[in-house]
Amino acid sequence: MNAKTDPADPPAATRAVLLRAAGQVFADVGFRAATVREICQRAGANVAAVNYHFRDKETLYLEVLRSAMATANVRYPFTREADAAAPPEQQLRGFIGNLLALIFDDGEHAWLGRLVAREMIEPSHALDLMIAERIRPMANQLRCLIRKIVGETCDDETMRLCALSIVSQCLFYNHCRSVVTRLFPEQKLKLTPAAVPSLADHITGFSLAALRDIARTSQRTKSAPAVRRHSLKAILRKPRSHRAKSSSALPV
Amino acid sequence: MNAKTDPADPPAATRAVLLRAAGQVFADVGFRAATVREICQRAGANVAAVNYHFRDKETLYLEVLRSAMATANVRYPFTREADAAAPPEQQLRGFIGNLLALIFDDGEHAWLGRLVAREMIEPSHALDLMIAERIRPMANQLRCLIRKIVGETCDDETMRLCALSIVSQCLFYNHCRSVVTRLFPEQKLKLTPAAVPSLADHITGFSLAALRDIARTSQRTKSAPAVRRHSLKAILRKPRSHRAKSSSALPV
DNA sequence: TGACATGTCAAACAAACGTTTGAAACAGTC
DNA sequence: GACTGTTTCAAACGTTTGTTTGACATGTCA
Repeated sequence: MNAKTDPADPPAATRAVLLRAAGQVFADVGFRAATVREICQRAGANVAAVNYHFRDKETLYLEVLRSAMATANVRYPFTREADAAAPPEQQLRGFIGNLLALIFDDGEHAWLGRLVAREMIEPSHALDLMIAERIRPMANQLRCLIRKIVGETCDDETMRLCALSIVSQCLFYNHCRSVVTRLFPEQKLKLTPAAVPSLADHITGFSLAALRDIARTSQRTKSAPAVRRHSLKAILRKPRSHRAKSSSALPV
Repeated sequence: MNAKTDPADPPAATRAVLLRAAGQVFADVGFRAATVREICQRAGANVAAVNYHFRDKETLYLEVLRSAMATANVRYPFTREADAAAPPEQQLRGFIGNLLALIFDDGEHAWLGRLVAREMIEPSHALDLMIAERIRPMANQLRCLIRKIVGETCDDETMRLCALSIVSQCLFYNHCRSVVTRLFPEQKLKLTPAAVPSLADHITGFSLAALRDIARTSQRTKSAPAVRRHSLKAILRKPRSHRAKSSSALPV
């Protein structure tokens, strides 16, 4: 139980144990509610260990997120050399499955997704680090994938919105897991790692259908790509009494 | 400044002022990090006011969420009598726009969305109340809308996944707003109420394209609706060397 | 062995926390 | 005015917080 009593005790091992324990506690209750006493107790270390190995609680938090990003980048790399030659649709499937695999991790790194979710709702300086080190590279790769799928005629703004639509379907299970499990308690849709393949299939199919539709309409209105929104108007053309004056005039 | 000095002071007005102040503070820093001293200071009340009008800090939190749900249901009703006769596509556009309007509210009730986001990643007893009073009715209405759009041949599980795909694109801006603004700082995509119409147009168009595709494939495989996933396989059929043995064997 | 650096430990620190207390202010009724 | 119930107030309560302290244990090199 005590870190000192561990016979195979490499130097500065308590530092690593503290990092893991802190990651779990921070993910469980958040930065403010987490106490260094509980972190040290889980790590089997003294209360003063945090202030000795790290300067203070906040520095410990930053180090936790820094190491967490490094862990995510090696355990769940968002791109693979081997898939570079695969068709973009299959790469998109890999991208989505990889994102879901991190979110549904129920093993040693299950706390990672929860910690990221907290940081997004209540950003600290660590969020800039996360964005620079992982989120922005992921966004860039996703943009390249979408560009290959929708072609060159699609405007950048639409592409950006599509990228957000795709990742949102994945991150949803990271931020709203509690609601989904309560909304469908008896369902087959168990939010476990086993659900990743079928979920990835759905999100990929859902998104590819939308992307292919956008690719069609953007090719059709190639000369005036900014007015692609008219296609939505066409969809919403109604066979009944209410006639919308413009899409923006629809009930909001 | 002081609640007592307010001339037009109806009885139990401090209670209402406390509720509003508490909602903002809880949304800003979360339940644990929020202090009754700050809440009372913002409300212009004494420190003991919370324990007098409400029993304790936790009861105050529950009352805040209860009144917040009531506010959301009157300010952002997820369904309107007037739209009942409109085509389902237009109703879906209204549903999405309504959800986004709440999320992008930057007025008096801007704290509402943030409070809900916190409750989802760290659920308390209040989450059950939220689900029963608002989320489940919303989910039911969305299911009815999707059913009208995709037809009767689509299986329930696919429909559920589609509903989650649609709401996820909206809630994304509630949970990941900090990331989006940092990722595209100079962009036209400002996350303000003014962005709601165009964003709702995109999400509606994106989702309708996917739903219509699913409606087509589910009609085609009407006799065996459970194997709709094969359509994704067809999409992923690749012209190069790597041949996927099954969709689940794709890189995860 | 002695000196030194590195970790660990129990104990204590001041500050901030939610909550309680008893007096005071207020409004309405007789 | 005297009485009653409601609301507000400054002050204090005990607890928990992050952090510091000085002693102690351990390993290393001369």
